[in-house]
Amino acid sequence: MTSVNQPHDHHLCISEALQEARTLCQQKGARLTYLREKVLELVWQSHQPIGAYDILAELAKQEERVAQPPTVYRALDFLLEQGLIHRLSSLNAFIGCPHPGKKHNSCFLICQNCRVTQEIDHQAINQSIASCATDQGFKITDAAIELTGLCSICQEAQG
Amino acid sequence: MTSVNQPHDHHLCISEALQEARTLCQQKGARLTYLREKVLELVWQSHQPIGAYDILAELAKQEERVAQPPTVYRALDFLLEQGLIHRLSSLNAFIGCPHPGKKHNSCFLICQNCRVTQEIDHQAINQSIASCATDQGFKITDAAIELTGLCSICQEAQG
DNA sequence: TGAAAGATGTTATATCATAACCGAATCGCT
DNA sequence: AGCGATTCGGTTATGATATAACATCTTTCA
Ligand SMILES: [Zn+2]
Ligand SMILES: [Zn+2]
Ligand SMILES: [Zn+2]
Ligand SMILES: [Zn+2]
Repeated sequence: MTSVNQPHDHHLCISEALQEARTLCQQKGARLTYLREKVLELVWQSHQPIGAYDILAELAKQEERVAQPPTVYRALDFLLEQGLIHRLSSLNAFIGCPHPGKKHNSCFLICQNCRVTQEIDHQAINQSIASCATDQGFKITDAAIELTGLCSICQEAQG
Repeated sequence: MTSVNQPHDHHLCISEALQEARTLCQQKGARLTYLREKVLELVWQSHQPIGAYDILAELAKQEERVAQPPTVYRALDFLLEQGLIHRLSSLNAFIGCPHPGKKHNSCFLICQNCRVTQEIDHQAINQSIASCATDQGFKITDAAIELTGLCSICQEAQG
């Protein structure tokens, strides 16, 4: 199991993510239009979260027609609804989900140096969160767990 | 131990928070100016997170001189540095810390109905987060754990 | 083919946050 | 008390993120 902050063939990540998105959308009868797929591809450009306006800027470079913010936000909303991407509220940015279609809980490890962000579905965290909610009689509908720090590679590099 | 979403004498919460802030700032040689204390008091107006511009609006009502955004943000930055308040990135809002000065980890339970937000320092969560980080060789410097849902009272009310 | 629904274009604006510069208040020292 | 250094707050302008509202185009499907 190679991690997102290790060197790897990232084109494979992109093509797999896009293929999986096509399959999932077809199954659900959701319309993965050209624009939505393009935005998804841009989100997957790296394992670093990307902001809506950065996507907008990339679109401006790559497409003839210059898009406006609502265009990008609508595509992002669609991708969020389909579970193809996640939003990181601590960064106001978006990142591709590595296992869409599978029910999961997310915990994000965000490197403050290289910005590479890893999504983890960690059972102990899930259980402790659930027991915390139970303790308080709280019914969770959404959990944002975003851990910022230094990834293993950046720790080595920085001593 | 009465919870923040139970009826209680909230003036006591406010006065205790302000008193504790004065004590802590004095100990640390930090200057809790009139404005900073006023902003802290406004943050403590309720157990619901408050946005910077809502604070600004309250200041405009209560003070002669109308403040500008940087004034509020500077006060908030000070209060954050002193650990007197927390910022909830999923809401772009701020809430008073119920136990400043004590080292702790925070997990926030945010009711999406009444917006009352409870800060918890939950050992099982802390441990699972720590073990997740260890597993990944990740060194955490900051954790944002924000759980949104329905508090016990709002669950009852809504059936 | 044509009505309905859905997607995108377009304009404007709301909301959240900070840069940069300046004068006023406070502090530390003599 | 006097004075230089530092911190605080005022002010203006702008940057960054996100959405409302309405028009137009495209797809669906009866
Ligand atoms: Zn990759
Ligand atoms: Zn890193
Ligand atoms: Zn209270
Ligand atoms: Zn509630």
